[in-house]
Amino acid sequence: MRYPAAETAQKHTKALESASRLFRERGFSGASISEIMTATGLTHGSFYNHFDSKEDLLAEAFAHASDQSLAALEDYARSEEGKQAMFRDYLSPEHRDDAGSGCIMAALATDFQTQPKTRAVVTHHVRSLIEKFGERFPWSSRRNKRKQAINALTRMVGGLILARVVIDPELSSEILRSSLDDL
Amino acid sequence: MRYPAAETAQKHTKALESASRLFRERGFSGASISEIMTATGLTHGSFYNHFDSKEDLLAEAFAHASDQSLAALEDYARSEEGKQAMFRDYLSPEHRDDAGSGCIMAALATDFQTQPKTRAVVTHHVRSLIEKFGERFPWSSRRNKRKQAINALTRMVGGLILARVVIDPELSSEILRSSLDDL
DNA sequence: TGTACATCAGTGAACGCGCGTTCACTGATGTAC
DNA sequence: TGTACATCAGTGAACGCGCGTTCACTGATGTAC
Repeated sequence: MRYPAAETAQKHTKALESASRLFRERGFSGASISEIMTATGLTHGSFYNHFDSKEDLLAEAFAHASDQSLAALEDYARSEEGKQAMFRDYLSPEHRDDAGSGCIMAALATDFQTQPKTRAVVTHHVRSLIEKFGERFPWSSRRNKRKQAINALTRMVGGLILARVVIDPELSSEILRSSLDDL
Repeated sequence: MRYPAAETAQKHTKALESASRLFRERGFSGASISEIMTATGLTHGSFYNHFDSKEDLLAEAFAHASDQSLAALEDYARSEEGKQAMFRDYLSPEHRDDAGSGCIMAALATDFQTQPKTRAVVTHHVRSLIEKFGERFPWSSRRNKRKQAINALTRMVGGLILARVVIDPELSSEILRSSLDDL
């Protein structure tokens, strides 16, 4: 049966949030459409009323998570302290252990390689992150701030990914601490 | 029919090489057992004469690639020049565009998350890499060489992964150059 | 050294399952008049 | 404002496909004597 337009929009958003959480937790192929729709409170049959394909869902869920993470950057003060706080949160054991609500880049990086539609959205997100980093936070040299922003980003992502892949808790913590120390 | 033991061992190694190449190119779930065995010159039916499961193959293929990449480190001179050459090769456009024969960590990082057996092998590899980096190459401070080795590793992996995920060639090159500049 | 037989890698058909996707149907919503 | 009807989100069964895995069979290899 037909539903009020406002309810439908809410369900759509909820589907995006279930999807981006489950994709981050289990990877793109590890989370099925059925699981995602069940987590949304619906059955799998209504999926195609909201999205054209699973790949389209990935692109849209990424864009949604991207908006949220750029908005979250606003919570950090425009100062050296704010920048350090962001690094500490990103390279924290809590973030490492909670991929489902964490950075979608670090969680799905290698899944994007074969998804052209999503890579375009990811590219836009990376570009926005670099610009926002460069503008928002103080860097040691004005001329090099873009380069420093890029390098901070690659080190955060690389550090988190390596800390997650390593199964030994001590080595994992060492990687987090080490990455953080040098930022 | 039965085959000479030496031939069987060769086929086993060839299967590991097909697997690690195809996994790196298309991801763990993107490369099927049939494809891998066909690339090895066999049919899918003989797979289980060599491996217990697809997950076991991943762990064994990773270990094989790990040995190769640690051996490849020996080709770089024990000097600042050798270290820089390694960084340049790793963060080169050629490496970015040829995942199939490149770093298996960067290509499969997020696929490992849900594979406990493989994560153990990956952990051992990361530990070896850190140790080898620290010992083999000169670092600015003797006390901090382990930390510097870890940070070099995370930046290489993070830089390569981000350069690969971004679809715009200019931004991708900028990420590679930027990562390299600061190492 | 020769013979008899157990071993086992490889083949290709088959199995069972879960996945992404489609579809006929339902019935409240939204719209045209 | 009331009525008639088109719209469309949701349901659950069904489809088709490819996947990982199993299996009966083959026949040269390796081994026991």
